[in-house]
Amino acid sequence: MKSITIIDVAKKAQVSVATVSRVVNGNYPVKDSTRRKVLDAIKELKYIPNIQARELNTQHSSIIGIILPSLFNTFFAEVINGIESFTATSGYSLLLTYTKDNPISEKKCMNELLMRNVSGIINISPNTEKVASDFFDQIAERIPMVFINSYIKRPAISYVNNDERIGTKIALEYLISLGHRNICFIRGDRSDSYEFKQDIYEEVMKKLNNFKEEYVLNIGAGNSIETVELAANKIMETLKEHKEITAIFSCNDLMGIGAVNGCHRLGVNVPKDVSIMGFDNVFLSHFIEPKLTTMDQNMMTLGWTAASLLMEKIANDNKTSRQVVLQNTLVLRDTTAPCRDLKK
Amino acid sequence: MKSITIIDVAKKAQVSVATVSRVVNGNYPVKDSTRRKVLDAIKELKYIPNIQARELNTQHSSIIGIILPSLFNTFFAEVINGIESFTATSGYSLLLTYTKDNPISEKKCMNELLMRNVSGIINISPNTEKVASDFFDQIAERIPMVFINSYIKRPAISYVNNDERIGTKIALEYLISLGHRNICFIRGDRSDSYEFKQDIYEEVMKKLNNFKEEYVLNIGAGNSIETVELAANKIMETLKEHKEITAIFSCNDLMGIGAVNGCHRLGVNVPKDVSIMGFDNVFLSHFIEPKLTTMDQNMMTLGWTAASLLMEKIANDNKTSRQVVLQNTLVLRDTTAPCRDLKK
DNA sequence: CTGAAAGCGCTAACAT
DNA sequence: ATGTTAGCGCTTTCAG
Repeated sequence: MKSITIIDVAKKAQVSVATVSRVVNGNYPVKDSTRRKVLDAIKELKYIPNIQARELNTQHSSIIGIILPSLFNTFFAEVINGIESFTATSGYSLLLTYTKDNPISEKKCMNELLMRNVSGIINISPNTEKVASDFFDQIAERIPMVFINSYIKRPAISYVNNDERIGTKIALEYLISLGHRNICFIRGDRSDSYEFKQDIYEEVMKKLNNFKEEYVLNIGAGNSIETVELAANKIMETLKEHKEITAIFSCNDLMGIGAVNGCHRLGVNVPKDVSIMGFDNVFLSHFIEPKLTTMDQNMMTLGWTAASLLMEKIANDNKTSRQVVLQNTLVLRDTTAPCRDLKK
Repeated sequence: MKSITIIDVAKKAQVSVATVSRVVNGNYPVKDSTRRKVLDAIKELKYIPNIQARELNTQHSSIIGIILPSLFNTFFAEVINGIESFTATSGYSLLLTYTKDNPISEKKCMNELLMRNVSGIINISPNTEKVASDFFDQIAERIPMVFINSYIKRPAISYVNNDERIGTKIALEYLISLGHRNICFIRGDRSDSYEFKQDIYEEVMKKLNNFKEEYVLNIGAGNSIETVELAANKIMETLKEHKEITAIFSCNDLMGIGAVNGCHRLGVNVPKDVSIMGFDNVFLSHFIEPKLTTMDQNMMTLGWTAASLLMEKIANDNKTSRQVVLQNTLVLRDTTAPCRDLKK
């Protein structure tokens, strides 16, 4: 099982290891005939360079670590796609770690990445408590980091955010413009983005003089395989008790889909009886029936921008940080309609 | 930016590097008071061990490489979840690479993993041509590999497969039992699993004396963000020309959902006019309306088993290979019904 | 253009 | 129980 090393190649080609290294990396002049000998030896021995050794030596890794809460919400897949679209040609590869929406696991992920000496870290939708603590602060000094959709600012970190606050406001105001007053709010645990959406929700509802604690529904896991079901159940429960509710704002599309299903099971018509607003515009929001009205987060751009900010940080030796804010756009589809009460 | 090494810790704690290594790894006895000194130094300096150096030394990495075609089909996310459920406690972490359904990129992924000295590789739904060639053969000798849902057998590789052939047969026979005769078949490019499903399809249809080339629909990208749309378009096109078609078999749920949408746009009622059968039982197949009838592949078990086979291989120094076959089960939901022609 | 050799950070004999 | 030291495979001065 002994693997082929640069020494084997050097012997076979009858040159020094330095020369082999040079032809492998193409960073120093090598005579053509020599190069050929080396290349032949490499091919014959099926030599594969050991990146760990190389990177140990150069003190630099070509991996970008990505931390994401889950793979079940394709939101993340779409963001990663954006990241990849930027890094594809850059020689970096992506090490994905995922936290399963669990803060302890998120810490483990960070450590894992640090030990592996990644060149930088992109954290998608980081955990609130952790950001609030200075957990990331120390790390950000050592290693370039960019956060996607995180709202507590740290000087050493770069950010790309959708302005989810404004997005939330627009969404809510749209519902209100349709005549809805009794709007409930579905969220999950712990992510920053839920907190900020909820702030806006409270603000808007209080202005309407209609904020009620019972309308804030926390389903726990917001990005898991069970999210849709959790949301459906919560909505059924809530709608039974609060028949006055005519609209639902969901913090992400998975919850929105759950809400749609919950209504269906209750025999409640969407959008005639109840309007439902999603958030994200995940690709599957077109596919469900009725198609989900939602806020587009443009995940591709989000990912692409994050990657570009990270590259910038890496290039600057982690000296500078920047913040980019993207705007959400409302995507009107089939789950929202004028409030039923208007007809009375 | 110089990072803290084991030497710094040793100096600070006034012990040798070996002692530091011992307390970090906990593999040799260390006096309590010494351990404390070292631990203090580690904490104070914020020392993080360099895994690359460790693994270079031990000639063993704690990474399992995973190759998957895409993240857009949550099939893969669900399989990874299964893998993770096995490895969570084992100290291995997962390096995900994805091929975007592209054979060249798949080769790059393999190489990337090899250079990183991963302990083993799990390849989900590998590329046909590559498997048919002996590309993987040589690699499998050097490094433990397990394939999920691949059908060309190589002695050095372990396999977990759903018996998609039998699954396909059952699905098709179910459609036939509903009276369907004009059944079309949607597939994507290149994955083994499409080939084998198509073989069965041809066999079954020929037995019915009703095999027609035009009923085999290849939409290209089978796991991409566009898959649903591609399938929808293809179905619209096909149904316009072949009004006699009363049932559609789709190689995965994404295509099945696309087929449902295509029918809707055409004003074709599912399942009254046309029955649609999915494959996989991806979690979102419950959420669409009408809910998709499909073949469950039990992705969790698939992933879990793959991980266990890989661990077995690693433990055996890659000497033994095994094959595990899982059975699919038919999940009856709302997209299939008796053939409309029966009523005539 | 090429070779010799130091050293990246760590582990594991081998000594003591 | 602890220290000394030889590498792991590679890159990169420094000489030639």
